[in-house]
Amino acid sequence: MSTTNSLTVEELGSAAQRDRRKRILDATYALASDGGFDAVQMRAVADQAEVALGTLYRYFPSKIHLLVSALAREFDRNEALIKEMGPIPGDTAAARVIYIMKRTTRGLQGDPKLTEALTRAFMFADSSVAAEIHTVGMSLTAMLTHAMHSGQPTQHDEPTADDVAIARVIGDVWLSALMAWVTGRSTAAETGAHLETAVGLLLRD
Amino acid sequence: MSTTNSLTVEELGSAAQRDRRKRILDATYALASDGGFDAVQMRAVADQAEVALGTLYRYFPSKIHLLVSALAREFDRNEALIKEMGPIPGDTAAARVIYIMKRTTRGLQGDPKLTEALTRAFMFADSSVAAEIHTVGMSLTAMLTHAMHSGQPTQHDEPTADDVAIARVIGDVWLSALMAWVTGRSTAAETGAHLETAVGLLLRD
DNA sequence: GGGCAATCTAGAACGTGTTCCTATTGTGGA
DNA sequence: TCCACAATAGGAACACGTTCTAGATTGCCC
Repeated sequence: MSTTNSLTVEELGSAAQRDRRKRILDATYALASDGGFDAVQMRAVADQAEVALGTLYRYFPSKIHLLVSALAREFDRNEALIKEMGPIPGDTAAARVIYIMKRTTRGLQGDPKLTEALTRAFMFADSSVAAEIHTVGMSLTAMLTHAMHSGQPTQHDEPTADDVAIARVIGDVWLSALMAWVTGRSTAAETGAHLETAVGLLLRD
Repeated sequence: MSTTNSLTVEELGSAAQRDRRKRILDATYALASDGGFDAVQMRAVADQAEVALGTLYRYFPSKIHLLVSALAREFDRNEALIKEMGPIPGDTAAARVIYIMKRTTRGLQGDPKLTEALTRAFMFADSSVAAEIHTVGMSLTAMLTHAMHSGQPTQHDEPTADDVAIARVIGDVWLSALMAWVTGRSTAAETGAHLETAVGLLLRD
């Protein structure tokens, strides 16, 4: 069922193809990191990845798919980093969640242009990007519920429905805050404070 | 200080100019309502408003400014409607907030294409649209704090910092939910449920 | 090794947002 | 009234996302 979705790693048979995909995402990163959303121009990505424009469109059917896929890869990596980090510091769920959010946010704020590009793409995505968006959403929710339970006796349990609901709300706030920061409507400090407030309101144990 | 912002009503001297501005926003509405974001094409807006393309760009420096300004006008009207409605039904702050949100959401969902156009523009906006975005954000926050206090003895008071923080979080969730609905990633029912959950978590009095 | 289907390259072409230019129209002050 | 001058009309031109076409290359099966 090859739909209008981006080609995932699994769907790519040959090593050459996986390498092409990697080169494309790497080029996307480099351009986004340099000049943000506007600098990620499809011709420029194709050039830098040493791939024809048509090939780029075969792998990622639009600029938005491309950027959201790049975001998904970033989230995957972040998730792996956190998992191998062991138990998350913090005595309460709120403290652990804030720790993780700040850590992730700081990482993003260290590369503002890249973050601007990825966030705007995520926000602008329409239903054709649903699959990629869903991937990112799941990563984020998983990261948050993991933080809530990390080091707790019940850690092995599945998160409850309530946990997931809270995680989703926090995710929403985080995205909005990121958005406000990316568009210059709030400072990094305000973003952090707003997040902390929200988590405090939601996770008072 | 004529910057790169949209021309507001106040900045427009003559009646003819105010009328042009109105015609432009009306055309934007009509096109958005018919075909959504993609149908709001600058040449089409200019044609329908009986205005030259250059004039359109003099009034609104980009498609995003145009759509966000349309959204701001819609919020203004909504705010006026709610104010003349008198006290908001509901015994608790949570109930009143949910009432208002559902009412507003229902209004938006009644015109999906228009909502899609306005929401996507809002989400895609960059820092050059900060002024217009800020207007919308203030409207939304004001509406929510108004709902929290409506009919209460302390109604005349300014909202507390906590109120504003909560209102902002609810606003964030609302935007995310709207976004998910607009992009076909969730149904109207899910949107409503998610909102209710969030409000319930935030306003347990 | 030869043939065939899929993939890739190179680049032209198209649509829409945005900019720019020139002629025309409207407007406020001498 | 007439003159500067800003605002508008009309439309060409440009940029970038996206699509399409024609030929070269690759990979696989016999």
